[in-house]
Amino acid sequence: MHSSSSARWAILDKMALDENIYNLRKDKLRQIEALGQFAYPYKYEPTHSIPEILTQYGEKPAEQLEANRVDVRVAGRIMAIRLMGKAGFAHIQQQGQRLQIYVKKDAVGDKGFELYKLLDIGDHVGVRGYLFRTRTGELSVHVEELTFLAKDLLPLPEKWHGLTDVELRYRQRYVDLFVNPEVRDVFVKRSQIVKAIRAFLDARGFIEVETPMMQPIAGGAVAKPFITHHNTLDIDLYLRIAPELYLKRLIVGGLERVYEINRNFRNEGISTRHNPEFTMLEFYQAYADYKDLMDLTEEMLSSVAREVSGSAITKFGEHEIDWTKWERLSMREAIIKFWPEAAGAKPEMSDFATQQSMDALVKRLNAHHHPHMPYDPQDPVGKTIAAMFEHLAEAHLIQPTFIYDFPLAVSPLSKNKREPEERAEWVERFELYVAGMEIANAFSELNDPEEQRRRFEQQLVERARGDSEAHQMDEDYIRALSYGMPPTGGEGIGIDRLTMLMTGSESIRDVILFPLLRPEKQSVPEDAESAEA
RNA sequence: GGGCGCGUAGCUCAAUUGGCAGAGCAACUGACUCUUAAUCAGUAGGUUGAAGGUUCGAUUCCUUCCGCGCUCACCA
Repeated sequence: MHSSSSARWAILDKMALDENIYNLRKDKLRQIEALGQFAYPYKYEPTHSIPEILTQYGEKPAEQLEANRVDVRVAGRIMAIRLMGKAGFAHIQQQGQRLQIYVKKDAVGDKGFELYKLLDIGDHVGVRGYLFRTRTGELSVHVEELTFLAKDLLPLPEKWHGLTDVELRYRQRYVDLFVNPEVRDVFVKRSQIVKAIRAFLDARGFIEVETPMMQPIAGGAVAKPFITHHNTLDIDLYLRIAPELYLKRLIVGGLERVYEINRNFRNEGISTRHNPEFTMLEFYQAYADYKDLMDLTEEMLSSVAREVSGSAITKFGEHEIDWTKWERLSMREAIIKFWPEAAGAKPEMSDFATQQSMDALVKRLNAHHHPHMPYDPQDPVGKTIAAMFEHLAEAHLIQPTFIYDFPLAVSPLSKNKREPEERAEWVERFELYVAGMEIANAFSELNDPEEQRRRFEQQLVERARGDSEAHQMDEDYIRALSYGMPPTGGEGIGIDRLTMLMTGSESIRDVILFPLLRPEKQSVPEDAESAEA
């Protein structure tokens, strides 16, 4: 325990570090070297992985293994170890799966057994030997040669309860991943989901592209951006809140089917459903409208669910989500459907038409229904309708449900409805809700550059009114539209939330490997600090 | 940001009305050549998140702060 090492401990101080254990294990490592092993060897050549051994020999009866001896070399991390005098058992783990090894002094020799006695839970080893079944029938490796591969200098979580401290799990995901197999499973599944989506879109002629993460104007969504700075150009840039406007520029450029799966950054709250950086799929298809996208979405998500879960039904909390049963409701229909009885007669479609009728509707609702929906009479009618929908309906939308036809006031990038009587106030847009969560947002893309300019100008008015999230003017985007964009449908799907639904994870932090946390305090003792200052 | 809850050994948790801070696992020493939560014997491990207050006495009660979780708001 030299004082010079104290800085090294500082950051690990609170995080399950026992300096004594660390030093004891370093000493064991020296003893292992003294036995002729490398402390940090360069490679090991296994003949099988543990999962391979389990699938190939997991069912083989003991007699067969005896009759045709199977020699293997296999490596893994020790997850359990039992020593009994001159023999012992251990379980080694690879890819979340465990295999038992049997180490007998007679079989591995004095030095081999000395090494075995110096091993700790968490160490990496390679073993050469043959497969057999123990008296209880467990497939095991009868070890003839033990090779040390790497030492775990830090103690692992207690073996019954494992790593349960939620903060530690997120901070030390590297431990979480090998200690909790179900955590590993979630991230393997996440990878399969993304892979399945790519395969689905690739098969339909989409090409995958990458567009700027750092943008001079944070557009394509309504959200607060992160700001960063480029030194040489001496300009502020925004981390993108959406790739939308760039992807549509590509549609103008003739890349008729494009998609991007990548990170968005929004400088907003953190919750079980929100991480400041999150992954979105956005895809755009020329010559398609929003109805086409609903069909495509149904097809895509039901096939992804089937591929990844082996079933179109996934469990999420209390709910069973059936990815083959889709509902479609207009936003106004949803408000009517979930209108609370206490608030009197259900609204008529005409109630959504004017400022006065909406005002009356909100007052009737808030007079009888708690909690009150937030309401600013100065807001455009459309904004109030959208707020009412979220207030009344969102939480009820458990099975996959498309909510379509949004107010123009909350949709600066969507195309007006084609029906003449609704053109002025409504747009062709839908959102997909599952388990009360919004997981997709799509529309027939507005491709009239002059209408787009008017929409941006309206957003600037909202901005002046104090809505800091209202969309900024993007002249280059209008210029791009002015070159002519074909009719196009575009959609964004939240990959993190989709993964939550398909893996039964009720927090977004359980599907993001390293969710944003407050930085760890570096707890250096105060007197040590002042002594060195 | 608001509300609720939690913080005790490396880990998971106890501690009676406010009365000597404990257990299991992990660690260390010893025994044990088919164990699997191995077993048996022994040893060590603590500024009870921090500071202050009440009290003869605080892990326990009060205040403030710090950290974390849940939840509401904002949002996808």
